[in-house]
Amino acid sequence: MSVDPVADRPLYKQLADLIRTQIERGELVPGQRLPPEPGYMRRHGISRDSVRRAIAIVRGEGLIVTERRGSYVRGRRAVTVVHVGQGRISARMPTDPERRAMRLDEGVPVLVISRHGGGEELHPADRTEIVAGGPGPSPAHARGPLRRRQATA
Amino acid sequence: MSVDPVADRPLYKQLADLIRTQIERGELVPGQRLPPEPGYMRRHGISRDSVRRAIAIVRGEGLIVTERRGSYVRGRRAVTVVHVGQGRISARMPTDPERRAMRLDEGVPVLVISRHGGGEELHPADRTEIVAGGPGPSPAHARGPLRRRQATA
DNA sequence: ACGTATTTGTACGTATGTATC
DNA sequence: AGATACATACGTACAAATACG
Repeated sequence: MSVDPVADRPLYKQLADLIRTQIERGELVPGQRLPPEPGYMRRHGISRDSVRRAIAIVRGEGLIVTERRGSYVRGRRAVTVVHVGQGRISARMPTDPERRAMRLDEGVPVLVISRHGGGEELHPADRTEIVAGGPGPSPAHARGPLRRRQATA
Repeated sequence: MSVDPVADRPLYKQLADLIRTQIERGELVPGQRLPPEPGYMRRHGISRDSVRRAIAIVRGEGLIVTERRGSYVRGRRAVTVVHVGQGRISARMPTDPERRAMRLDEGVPVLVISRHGGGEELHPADRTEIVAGGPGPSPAHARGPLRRRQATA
C-alpha cells in the first residue's frame, strides 16, 4: 500500500497506480475527496512534485477531478456517449495500464461498443468491448522518412 | 510569438497555446521535431518546468508524441475511429480551448460523427460534427450532497 | 465581517539518471 | 567517449481560492 523508492517504476507512477487501484476497488468512493497533497507527501515520504504528477495522471484518465479545494473521485467515469442503432458507443481515456497494454500513445482515447442484444436487460459494464486504439504508437508521427527530412524542413 | 510573464494566463499555458497554434497553422508540420526544451527556455526566458508542462498539455491533446530524443508533431490527429452504418464515429481529446468552450473536465474525450451522405465523396474534415462532451463538468463528481458527506465517510 | 489556516496553482532552482546522437 | 535531451525527483517561494473560526 505504499511506494518503493528503489523499485524500477517511478515514484509518481507508483502512486498513480495506488490511487487508481483504490478507486477501482471502491476504497475511494465517488464524490469522496482524496487526501491533500501534504498527506501523500508525508505518508509516502515523497516530494510534492511526485504527488502532483501522480494526481495529474489519474485526473488525465478521467477518474478524478481537481478543484481548488482538493481532488474528488468522479461519480461516473468520464465517458462520452453517443447512441447508435441498437447500441451505444462511448469514448474515454484509457488508464495507464490499459494504455501500455494496447500500446497507445498519450492523448489517445479508446472507444467502447455496447450492444443491446435485442431488448434484454444487461449489466452496464458487461456486454462491453474495447474496440479501438486508433493510430497506435508511431505510424502517426511519421517514423522514418519525415524524421530525417526534418533537418531539411 | 512569445509569452508574456505579466499576462493573467500562466506561462506554461501560454506556451502550450503557442505550440498548438503553430501546429494548427502548419508552421510545425507532421513528423517535424519540436525545438528541444532548452530552446524554449532560452527563447522565452522561462524555466524548464514551464516548458515541460506546456509540452505535456499538447501531448495530452494528442497533437504530439514525445520520445527520448524529442517531441514530434503527429501525422494524423490522435483519433480513434469506428465505422458504423453509413458513417463513422471518432474520438479524440479536445484541445484546451475546446475543453474550455465545452466546459469539459480534464480527461474527457469528445466524439465526432461523420456521415457519408449516401455515397458522395466528401472532405474528411467537413461533414463533421462534435457531438459530445460526456458528463460535462461536475455532475459526475457528486456536487453537493456527497461533498459534505465526505467528512462522514 | 474578518483574519487565519488550508490547499492547490504557478514558477523557479538544482541534481542525477539514462538513452540517443 | 562526450554532448545532447528528456525523465525523475528533490527543494523553495509566493499567489490565489476556499473553508473555518
